[in-house]
Amino acid sequence: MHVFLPDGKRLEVPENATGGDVAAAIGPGLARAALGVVVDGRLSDLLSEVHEGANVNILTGKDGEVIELMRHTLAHVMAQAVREVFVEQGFDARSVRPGIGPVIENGFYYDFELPRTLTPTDLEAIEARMREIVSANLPLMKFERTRDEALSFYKDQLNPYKVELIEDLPDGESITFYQQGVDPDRGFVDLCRGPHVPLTGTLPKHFKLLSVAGAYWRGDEQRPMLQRIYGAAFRTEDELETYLWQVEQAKLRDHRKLGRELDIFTLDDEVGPGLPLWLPRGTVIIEELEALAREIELRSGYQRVRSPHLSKESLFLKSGHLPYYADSMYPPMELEGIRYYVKPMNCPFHHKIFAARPHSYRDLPVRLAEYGTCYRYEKSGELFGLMRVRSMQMNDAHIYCSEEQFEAEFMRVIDLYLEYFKLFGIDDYLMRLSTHGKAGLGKKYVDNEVLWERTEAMVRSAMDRGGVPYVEVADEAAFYGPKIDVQIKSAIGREFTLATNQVDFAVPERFNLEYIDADNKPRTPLCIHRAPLSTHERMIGFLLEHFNGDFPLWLAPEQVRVVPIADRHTPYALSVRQQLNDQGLRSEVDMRGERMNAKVRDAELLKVPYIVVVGDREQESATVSFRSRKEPDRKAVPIGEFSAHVSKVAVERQLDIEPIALA
RNA sequence: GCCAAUGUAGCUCAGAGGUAGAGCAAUCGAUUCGUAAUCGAUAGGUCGUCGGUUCAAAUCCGACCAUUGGCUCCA
Repeated sequence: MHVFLPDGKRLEVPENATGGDVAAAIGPGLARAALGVVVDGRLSDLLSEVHEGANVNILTGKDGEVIELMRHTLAHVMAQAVREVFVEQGFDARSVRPGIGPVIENGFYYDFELPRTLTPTDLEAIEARMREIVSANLPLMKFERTRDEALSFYKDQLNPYKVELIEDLPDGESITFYQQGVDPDRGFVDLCRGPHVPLTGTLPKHFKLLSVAGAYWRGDEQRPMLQRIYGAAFRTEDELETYLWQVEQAKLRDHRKLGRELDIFTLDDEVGPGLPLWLPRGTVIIEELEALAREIELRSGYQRVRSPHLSKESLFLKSGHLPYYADSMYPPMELEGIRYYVKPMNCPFHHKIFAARPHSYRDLPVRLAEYGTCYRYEKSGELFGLMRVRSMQMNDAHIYCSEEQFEAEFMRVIDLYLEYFKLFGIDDYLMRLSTHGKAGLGKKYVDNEVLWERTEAMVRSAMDRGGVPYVEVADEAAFYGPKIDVQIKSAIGREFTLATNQVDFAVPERFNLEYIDADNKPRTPLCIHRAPLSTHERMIGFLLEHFNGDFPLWLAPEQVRVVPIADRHTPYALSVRQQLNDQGLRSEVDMRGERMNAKVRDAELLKVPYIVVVGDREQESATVSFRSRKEPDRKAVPIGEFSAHVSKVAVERQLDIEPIALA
């Protein structure tokens, strides 16, 4: 048979040739350097056969893709090391039961059922053993087994996980194994579809086991919890060091750390988990966000409403929340025989507000906005600083519209997201369209397939026409309709949903919402739930990390810090502050008996955007000297000019400070 | 919720059966200083909570609470 090389050359190779055979046919030097192969654009390994007429590209250590193979093989090496370490401690080899061990973004992991829990010291021992296995330069072999052979192999090993994996393989799929080491009793054999490097000696030394964590078998909390070991691996020392450094740097941006250092929020044991307290500086930020949203919504035809924090059980039964969301709601309180729930969402109230007055088609769309605080009983392990809390202020609104208006309204909401994102300089995000899954109809989702299909088509069409890029994920919709989420990553790499925009074609009907159409017939409106600024908790958590605490002027809790050089300058400093306050700016004077240097430093640590220094010279000339992120040392700027400039930057919500032009 | 680790002063951390420590922050005093830490003094803690072991527990054991890292879920 023959294959084609990247230069188009045709190469004759024996029947059933592997990637390794192809490399050998090209030349002995390449055969020695080869680590993997790309066959018809797909990553494969030297142990796997290539097919007749394949386009083959041999990979060596110079090719970036080989790290995939290396990470995968390292996962197997780790499994071998874990088994050897446990056997050495007197455990039966069969008590170490590997689950799955895939490649991930910066390395790999492997899940195991083990006879005891792992400790950090175990990681050191396992890593040391891994290095020995790498040094031993064990060859890897690939072989195929029948389903029965494969099953009996793992039944002998007492490994139910691999048995389950094999049972789930579709008929006709070949069942392949990789073995490292010639003697399977001393090496390691694993069910695996590959690909792998040919020798453990080709693996880089630049790996590090990072952590142990519990992980449910197949991610299902009903199933056993295995122990997962995470490792990072790179081709070069530099890459590994850079990665570990980035992890450290990311920790410095963590909103929980910044929130404490900048006096933004606090969590108190006696108040309760996931119930943040907003300190004065944090409250400023929330209120600036609210002011922004109010302003924009006023321009966009929204009306503000208000609703209570709790209601009778019947409201949530009607909305459908209780059957679907009871687990994440605070339990009811009973008064005079009636059960009340604290609200997990504002929508039922807004539906009731819509229903409180008759509506004509001429009124639509009706847009009701409220930054209502909701309470959800998130599972304890899921709480995370401000990003995942139990009390949250939703940047909420519900838009009631006709089907004809839907697409335009939906796009207006998407445009709103984009307007906000531009204002905050957010450009690293992913829009995700979540659609229903057929299997969930009647359980996870409202049972009306026709409506689902129709609404999903409307959303797709709105997104396509607006030219907004998005990815589609099946089976992740809300129970009442499809949704668009905006996904972002926190500083430490955790993913969160920021904005959300959900279509609701089901609940308005349950609430008998209607408007009188032009033909004098009642019709049910569609409802769009939207939260472009997410919850204010999460938004601020995100913004803290996004700006690393260096907020744009309009959001900065304190905009100008005035530093008098000596006590005799305090009255002038106070008068400067007064002039700034009169312009609507947030300013404080540092009157401590500290040296100016210390005051400047403390203001820098609090990331105050403008630090004004006043002494004799400023006092005599009614000027200020200051520093900002863009201007390290500006001298003698007339006070009026300074305050006018700063308030302009704040009022216009400029993302960056712009230096004051020289007069 | 599950698995694991952690919990000492406002913050960052040391102490590992025998009278609770440091730096920063705070308070007081001195200093009045020109762009990232002035000097000195003082005060501050039932060592997460409750129980157990012990002559003696921050330290050992147990339960609970909280936080952190994951799993799962979501704004």
